[in-house]
Amino acid sequence: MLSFVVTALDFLHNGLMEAHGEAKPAAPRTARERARAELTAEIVEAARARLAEGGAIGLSLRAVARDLGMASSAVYRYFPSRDALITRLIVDGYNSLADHCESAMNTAGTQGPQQWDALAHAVRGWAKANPHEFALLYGTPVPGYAAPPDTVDPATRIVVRFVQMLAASRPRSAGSAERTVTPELAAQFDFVGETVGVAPDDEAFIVGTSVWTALFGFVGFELFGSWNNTFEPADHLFSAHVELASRLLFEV
Amino acid sequence: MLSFVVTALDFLHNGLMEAHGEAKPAAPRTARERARAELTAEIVEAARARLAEGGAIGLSLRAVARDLGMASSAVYRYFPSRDALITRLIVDGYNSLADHCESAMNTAGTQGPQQWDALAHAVRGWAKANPHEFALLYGTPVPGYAAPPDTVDPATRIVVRFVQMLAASRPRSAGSAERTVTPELAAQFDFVGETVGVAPDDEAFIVGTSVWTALFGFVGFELFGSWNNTFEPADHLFSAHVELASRLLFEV
DNA sequence: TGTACATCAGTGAACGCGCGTTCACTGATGTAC
DNA sequence: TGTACATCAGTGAACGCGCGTTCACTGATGTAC
Repeated sequence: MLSFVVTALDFLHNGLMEAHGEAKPAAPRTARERARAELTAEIVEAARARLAEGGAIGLSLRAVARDLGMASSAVYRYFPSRDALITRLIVDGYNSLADHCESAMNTAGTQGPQQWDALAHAVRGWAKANPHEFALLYGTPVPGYAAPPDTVDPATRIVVRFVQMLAASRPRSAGSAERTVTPELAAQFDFVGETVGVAPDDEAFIVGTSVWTALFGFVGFELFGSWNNTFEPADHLFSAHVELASRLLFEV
Repeated sequence: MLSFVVTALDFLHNGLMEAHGEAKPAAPRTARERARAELTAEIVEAARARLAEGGAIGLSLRAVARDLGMASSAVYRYFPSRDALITRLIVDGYNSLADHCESAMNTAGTQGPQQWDALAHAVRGWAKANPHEFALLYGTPVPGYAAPPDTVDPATRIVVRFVQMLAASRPRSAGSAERTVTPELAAQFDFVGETVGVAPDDEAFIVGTSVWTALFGFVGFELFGSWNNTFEPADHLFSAHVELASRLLFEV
């Protein structure tokens, strides 16, 4: 998020990142650096393609190296381990989804219902176009793989956007001492709100999280085959769900 | 479903099943048959335990055989392939979940809201108690594994119960020529209704499927770690969601 | 009840495969003087 | 601008591992007479 600021602060940012061990060179100048950047991208691309067959678990360094026509050991010049490659795919996936959704929302206008409609269809559209990446992000976790903290921020981007939308539509009324949820839940809502920097109404939070789980639950059902033979295709049902959600979110 | 009828027709049923290659002997009498039944159960149990580590993909015949102290080739006397073992785990999983939910609903009474409350909490409770089985049933499909038709009926049991509840609460009004959804969606609703043998109202169908996806989406999020650091524990949020769903389902 | 034969459970070795990762190496590219 | 050295990319072989499945075999259990 705030990518325009990051661009302006690129130099400082990269300096900090390198200090943390994340090599992300600003601009490759030497031939070596250019070649390195290109091959890294090619490896990631080949891995993404591999994902399409065998899923996240079938993703093997050797297969990726084979597809690129290089020795399997060469990949280790670019990624220290298989897990690092997976992490990269996860980060890229979250960013790809967030980019897709944000641009859809931005062209949809500033009205809440329109933004929601755009967001929901963008999530589903992206997931259907990239089913294995969706599974990597929101499906069964890869056994033995522990997501590093680097994945948190990209994963949060889309949620932040949604919570902002919630708050814009139904902010908590001023001077609200009384809450409508249990103290434990209120504290969790507050934490999320503070992290994002907004404060939606309690009811909006409940409806919002419910609608959010329904959205991802729907897409998961559709991709993982949970309603084969019933809602195939699921387009009309999905639209009905989005409409229902819209009523819940915006017609208080 | 219709297990009482099946029980009455057990003899015929098993005869038919055997004709289809599904060996399910009625009552083991000889020592060999008893031993076979026991060992089959032990293999399934060991496989279920294996599931807990490594997930569905990590499940290997060799590991199961190792845990039981037998040669890996011996397992082939009981299951013709690894996929057959997985199928068995899936079928057992669906049945286990359905049993758990049905008994919870049956003790909850006949009122819709009570039944829904029991069902929702039963689904989540079962999933938290059996996270890897949940992942096997509703998570990312196992790559290379194609679920045979045998898994359909067990998978349907719990859905049938839910749709029956929907219909009992909000049946389609008699003489209903006019539908409130697109023809395509109406046809899909009709197909589901006819399969189950009931006819819920169109709006009930929309709300019901939405609530259903929200329920499984919620549990998926919780088990797969999608809202680590936010709703941990998620008990209060879940209860709020169940309440919201109850209002949508029963307060028309 | 006893014997001869058929059926079945379980063994251990083997086939052929793929995997992640390491390591010593070569040759090319970059850099300091 | 030219040379000497350091850095890095990529190779191919190897280690050690696990997997699903097959197969000829042995010994125990069941069955027909």
